[in-house]
Amino acid sequence: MPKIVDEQMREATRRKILREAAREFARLGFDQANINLIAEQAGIGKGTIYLYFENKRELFLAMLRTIAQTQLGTVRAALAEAGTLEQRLARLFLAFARLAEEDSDSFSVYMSALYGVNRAFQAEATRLLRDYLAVISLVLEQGQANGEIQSDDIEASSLLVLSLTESYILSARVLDWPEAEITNRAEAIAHTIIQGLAPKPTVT
Amino acid sequence: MPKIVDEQMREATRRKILREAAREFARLGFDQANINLIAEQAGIGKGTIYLYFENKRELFLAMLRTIAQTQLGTVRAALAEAGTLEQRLARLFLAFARLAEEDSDSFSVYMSALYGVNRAFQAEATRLLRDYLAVISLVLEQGQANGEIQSDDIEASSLLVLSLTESYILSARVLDWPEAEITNRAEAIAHTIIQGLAPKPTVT
Amino acid sequence: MPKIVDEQMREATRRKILREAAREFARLGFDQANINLIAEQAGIGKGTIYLYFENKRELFLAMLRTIAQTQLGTVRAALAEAGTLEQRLARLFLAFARLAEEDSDSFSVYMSALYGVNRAFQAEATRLLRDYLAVISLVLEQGQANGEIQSDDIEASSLLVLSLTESYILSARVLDWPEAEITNRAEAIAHTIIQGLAPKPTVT
Amino acid sequence: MPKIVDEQMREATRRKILREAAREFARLGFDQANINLIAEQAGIGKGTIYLYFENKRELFLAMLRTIAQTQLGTVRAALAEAGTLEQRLARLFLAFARLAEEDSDSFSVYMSALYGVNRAFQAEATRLLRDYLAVISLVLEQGQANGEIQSDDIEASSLLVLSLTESYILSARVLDWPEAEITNRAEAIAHTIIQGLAPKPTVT
DNA sequence: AATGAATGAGAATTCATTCAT
DNA sequence: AATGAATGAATTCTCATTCAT
Repeated sequence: MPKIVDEQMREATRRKILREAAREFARLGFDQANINLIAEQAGIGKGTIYLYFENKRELFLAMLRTIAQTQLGTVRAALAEAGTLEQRLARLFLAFARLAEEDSDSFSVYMSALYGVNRAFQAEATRLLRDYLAVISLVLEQGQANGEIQSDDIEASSLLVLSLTESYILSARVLDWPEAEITNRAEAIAHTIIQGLAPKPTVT
Repeated sequence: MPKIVDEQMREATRRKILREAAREFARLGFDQANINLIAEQAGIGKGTIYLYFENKRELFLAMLRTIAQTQLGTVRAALAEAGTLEQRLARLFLAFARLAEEDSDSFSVYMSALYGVNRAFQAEATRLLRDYLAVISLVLEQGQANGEIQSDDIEASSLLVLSLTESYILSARVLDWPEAEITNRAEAIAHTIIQGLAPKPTVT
Repeated sequence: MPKIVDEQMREATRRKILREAAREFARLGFDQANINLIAEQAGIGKGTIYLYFENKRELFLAMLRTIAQTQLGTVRAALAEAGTLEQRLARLFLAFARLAEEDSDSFSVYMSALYGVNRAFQAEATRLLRDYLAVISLVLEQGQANGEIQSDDIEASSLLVLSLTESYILSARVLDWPEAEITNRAEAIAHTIIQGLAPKPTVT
Repeated sequence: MPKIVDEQMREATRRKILREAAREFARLGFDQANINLIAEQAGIGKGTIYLYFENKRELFLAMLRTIAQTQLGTVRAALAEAGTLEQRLARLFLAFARLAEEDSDSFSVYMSALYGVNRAFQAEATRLLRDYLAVISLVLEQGQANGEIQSDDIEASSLLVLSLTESYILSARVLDWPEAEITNRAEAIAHTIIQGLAPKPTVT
């Protein structure tokens, strides 16, 4: 069974490279990041990296894709649990806050790709954005079916939810607000959204 | 008084450099942008740029500061006009949308600085963020005084407003939504915010 | 006797490598040729090539030697048949023309080794040159014995014959002359040589 | 007049680079030659070379062109002087011998380009070959007009002359024949050619 | 003050070769 | 014997910055 062991080794190395790449790219950005250093920190020769990724650009894209998968999984899990719409939106907020905190390398590398100037990177990052919107749309639709909110444009509302959630956390971090301060706002933010999207009172 | 003429010339050249720098940095990002090209497009010699800015980094920072001043002026003007809080927030949204559209170079260079990995650039960009928050806070305080909203943490609410506004526009643009679609949402967004921050009904 | 079978296999593999090497070296030259590609096209593993040849350089030299043997065989055969000296020199010319056409990979790899800058390769290629000269010298000596030509320096005359023959074909090919045009000159060239080396008329 | 001085300086530097390039390329061939080393030996910074030549390949081609001009000039001069056809062909031979001896770097770099595998280089080198043929054709035509030779295909005869001359010298050098031995053959070779191309005796 | 020629640090990538399996 | 994953030396070219004019 050397095949399976080899395959596992290969996968482990690949993951190690991606992890170190995320760290390096988060620290310095795409252009300043040094492939040699990534290889070194991954404990492999600098030529070896090219056995796993065609070039620097492809490494970056592969890393973006990996990050996207992980983050989308986390967000999906957060929204999967039952509860009122407000509770679920609060969990969404907390999920993002946790991502930003615990996997801040990935988070910042993602944001810089999304809002940076490199079109190829932006396109890849936008894919995750769309996935987020799809997931949130589903939740909002359920909320609408339950009469919790009322929206004539679910996609626009989803973008409202996502923008607010993501950007709030991001900005708060940039402003150096303490982590607790951020997570404490989860319920208030969720409440604001629900209020904002509240169904119009029906006349009897 | 040739002194004044010289001074004016110098200022004109400086501005020209900054304008071309914004274009180039927006197009390629800090690292890929080429100083020689900026000089060429500004109609000056390669070496001359260093008589105006210490180095590439300082040029970028000076450009960020210039952009910040311009944008803050626009936003201030939008919020200065009278009207209900909802109207003013809608105008804020539209002001950002216009900035993103009409001065997209500056806008994108700013966003990539804010969400990018370079700490020095982020710090500079954060300054504008704080200025925005201060301006919005003022407006919200007035709204609170008028009973239009009710917030126990004006700064947090300001961040909510700013995050939502800025990120909504940014994301919509990344998603390639048509400009009209974006500006059309101004009132709905403003309305949502007002609803979300609505004062609790007082029991009589 | 599995020994013999093994030996045959080994020899077959060796020959396959040499054939693919000639193709690759002819296509790209020594430096640009890729050992991995040669191995791949020979249907063996990258490492295997080093069980047959010490390194890239030795592979190239071995290939040169193989080519030399083949080409010398062809030329010898062409000169072996009976006929007047003029007929034999015309056959020599045609033999070279055929080599250049039918085994152009080998021919071009050889010429670039001979006229290239790598001393080790040039030395190896020169060996074939000397062998050619020896063969031609023999033929000229016979021609002299028969009174067909008259030369006070057979070696120099051999070089004259070889230079003219080889270089004429090579240059004509570089100039993109059609193959037929080249072979058509065989007799004229042979005739010119014979005339040029004609014995001085003896006074009676 | 700093313009003229600058222009002279620039031209001098350019020539120095080309000279060192010829040396380096002759020593190691195109691929093994090191741009940094060429710059160093030319006494300039390694970036400077790129102010004069776009890249390594263009440097090589420029060098080939320079060599071609020089060599063609030498050959033209050799053939320009009056004399019998035989004398002129002997001078042609000697001119090539001198080029091969005194400017052996250029000579070998040229030969390896002509017979090497790089099509771009070969095309450039072939141009010189054609120029040589044109010059020799002119001379042969004059010889024919004078009744010194008789050829039904001047171009083919020119190639015969050139191939023999060039290749004889080249091969003799590869075979390590002493220089004197080579130059001594000039008249014999010229004589052989004239004999070989001798007009058919007319019957009276 | 303005210029642009010259510089050289720096980094991605290739590929011959090794060696554990 | 055969393999191919891993290695790292080696090299071209770019571009921010300097400085003599």
